[in-house]
Amino acid sequence: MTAAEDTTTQRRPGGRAAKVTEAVHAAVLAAVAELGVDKVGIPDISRRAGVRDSSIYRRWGTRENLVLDVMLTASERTLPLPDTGTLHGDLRAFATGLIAYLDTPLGNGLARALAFVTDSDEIVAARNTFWEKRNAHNEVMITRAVARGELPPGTDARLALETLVAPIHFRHFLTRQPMDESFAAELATRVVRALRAQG
Amino acid sequence: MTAAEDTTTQRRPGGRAAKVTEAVHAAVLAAVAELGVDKVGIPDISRRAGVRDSSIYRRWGTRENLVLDVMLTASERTLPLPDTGTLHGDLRAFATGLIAYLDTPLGNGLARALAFVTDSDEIVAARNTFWEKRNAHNEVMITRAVARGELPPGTDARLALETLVAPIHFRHFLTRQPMDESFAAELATRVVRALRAQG
Amino acid sequence: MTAAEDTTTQRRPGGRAAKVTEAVHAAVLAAVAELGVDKVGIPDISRRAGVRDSSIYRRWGTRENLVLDVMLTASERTLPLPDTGTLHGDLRAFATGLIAYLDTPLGNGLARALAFVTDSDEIVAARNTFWEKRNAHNEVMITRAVARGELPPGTDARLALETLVAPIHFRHFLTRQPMDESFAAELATRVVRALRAQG
Amino acid sequence: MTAAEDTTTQRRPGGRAAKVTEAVHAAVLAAVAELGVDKVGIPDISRRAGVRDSSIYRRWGTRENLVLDVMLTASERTLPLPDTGTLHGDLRAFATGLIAYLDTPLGNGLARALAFVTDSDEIVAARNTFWEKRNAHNEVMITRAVARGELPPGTDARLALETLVAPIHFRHFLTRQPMDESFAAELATRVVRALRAQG
DNA sequence: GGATAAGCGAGACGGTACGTCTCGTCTTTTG
DNA sequence: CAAAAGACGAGACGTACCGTCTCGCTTATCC
Repeated sequence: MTAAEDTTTQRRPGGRAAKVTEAVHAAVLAAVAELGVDKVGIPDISRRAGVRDSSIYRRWGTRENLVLDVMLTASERTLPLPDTGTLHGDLRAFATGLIAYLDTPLGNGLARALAFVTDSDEIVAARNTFWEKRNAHNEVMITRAVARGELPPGTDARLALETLVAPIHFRHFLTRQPMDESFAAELATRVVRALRAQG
Repeated sequence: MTAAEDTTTQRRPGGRAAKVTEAVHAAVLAAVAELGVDKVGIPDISRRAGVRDSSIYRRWGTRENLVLDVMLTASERTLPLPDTGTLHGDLRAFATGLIAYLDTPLGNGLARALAFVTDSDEIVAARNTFWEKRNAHNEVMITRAVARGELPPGTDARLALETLVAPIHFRHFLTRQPMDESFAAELATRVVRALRAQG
Repeated sequence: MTAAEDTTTQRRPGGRAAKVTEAVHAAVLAAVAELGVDKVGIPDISRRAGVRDSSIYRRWGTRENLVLDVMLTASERTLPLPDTGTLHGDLRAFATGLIAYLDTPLGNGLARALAFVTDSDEIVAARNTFWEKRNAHNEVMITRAVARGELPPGTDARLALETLVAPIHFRHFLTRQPMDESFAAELATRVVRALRAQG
Repeated sequence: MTAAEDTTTQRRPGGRAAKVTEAVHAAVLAAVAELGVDKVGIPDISRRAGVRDSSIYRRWGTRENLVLDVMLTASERTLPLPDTGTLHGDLRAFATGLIAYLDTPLGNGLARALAFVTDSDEIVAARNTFWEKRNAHNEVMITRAVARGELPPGTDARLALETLVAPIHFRHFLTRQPMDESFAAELATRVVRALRAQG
């Protein structure tokens, strides 16, 4: 896990190294936004960052490593969790946010990066960690609903989230149908109904 | 729309031209199966097909056009529809079939191809046609359930199919969790329950 | 011997290929002349030739192969043989010519190339051919002297030539002492005396 | 200032500095022996010596400087001078020794280093000193022969040595013909005859 | 049935990305 | 404070791929 670890390793902030890291990260985001994840090449990045490609290769080895690193780092900043007071309101707001996010170069880039990386031990681990965090973060919506008595205790949060989120990604990746606010509402309704019917 | 027209155009079946077309199509499927859509290059295909790259370029122009063509052709072959006598049985069998299909190099390859291609007018049209056909084909499961009285008339078939299929693709693309028979059953249950609760 | 053979192969003279070959050959000679064999890189050559490096790599593979090819070709052009009427005059003129040649960027470059290349089967063969030709060409000076009765029949021509030429190369490579006309004369005298004393 | 200069210049044998110097010298010799002068890189050396490349650069600046330094230092140990009692015997033994030496990685390396360094003031000076010493050392063979009456007084020793040595280097660098004992004998004979004929 | 057009095999070439390697410099940390 | 540690800028090297082009030959069609 050399490359990933390297980038995780503290590189004494403020030094030259940190500067390069920053510049490259920003450049990747910009390039991904402009060209799309799969069209971005190291030259595009090195040009934008004002950093030699050799330095990028030294640090990240391959384009995949670089892109994934940037995407994962960028996705540390998860979507803000809505807190509207009702489960349906939360889910609907969350779905709306996700739809908007996937329309973003960053969101779209991250999703595609996740979907298209070649698997390796490091990547599998990174992906698992990523989803672990994300789920833990989003489960709060369900937890709160349980606390409010909207859902029975023992509701499977992950399952619920998956039911909400999967159709959005399905359309994003495969049918590419445009999604709007009403679709988000519709999804929220579906999920809430399914969870209630379960009890 | 040159390329699409070209391939649609009849090239006197049995001639040398047809032979090339066939060989290339087969080679693309094989290559996609083995390497993944985004890793397949013209050399991989020309080698397998025993056809010169120049011939491929002459005919399809770019790799994307070629992939599109193969997609179109492949979209003819849909998954066999189960007919178990109950909605739950059908959905469960269908889900199981889809999971198995996506585990196949070919199925995986085609799904990723669908998600991977850069949009263009032809591609959008092709994708829409693809889903149109596929949905029309699969809706039968729902229609039959309605006919059997398992579901109320007016049930939205596409929505139901999406609810079934989306989580499978979600896991396939994004989380890459392995899916088994019990997951298929679980999904079928979810969908049936949701559809019933709706009425 | 792929590369070398390729270049020997007739490439439809006048075609694009021939043009590239020519341009590259000329560029190599120019670059070697200016920078020295061991300092010349493919970029230097491709720039000068107006030919993409990829084309050079496709054709010759490595820098060494390219140098070898140029050497072979260049070995066709030998130094003009003097014909002054006397052995001493011939040798002296020849030595003067060689000294001048080695002072030339091209001459210097080729000599260093000869000394610089890493041995391989092809290179050994090429070098042997080179010296074979060159000796056969230069021996005429001795042969003529024998015919004139200046030297006894059976004189070892190669040995004589070596005695003349070796000190020039020795100074050129190792001591780098400047050589002038009088040194050439001195050498000629030494060789003639040695050959006479032998009889 | 004297003291400070001492530390910079004189590297007190036994100190850490001396240890680095030694390790690097040894590493260079080993690397040259294994890879050849022109293929040796700083990394090869630093790896072998267990010394950081930056330390090498700090001390020697460029690879050429380093290699030349090592080669010249190593060549302090000149070839042992034979003393057989006759001029022919001495020259023959000397030639044999030189041939063997050039077959050595060190000998070959030194010769090539001398032939391929880029000229600079220091290098020119170093080379001149080198040959000065070497000639002064080897001239003894001629001096002794004069003393013995084998050669007339006033014989040009350098010229004689050059005549002996040049063909060996010529073959070493340019024709790369293998040389054996009989060639050495042959050379000695040629030189003795030429020197005698001169009188 | 012979002329002719259409396409194929063969093979470069210009462009360009990739990833490895080396050189020599520069900065950061440590003894 | 000087040496060690460790990037970094610069750039060569060689491989692979994309898409274009040219040439000669073989088919399949058309007069």
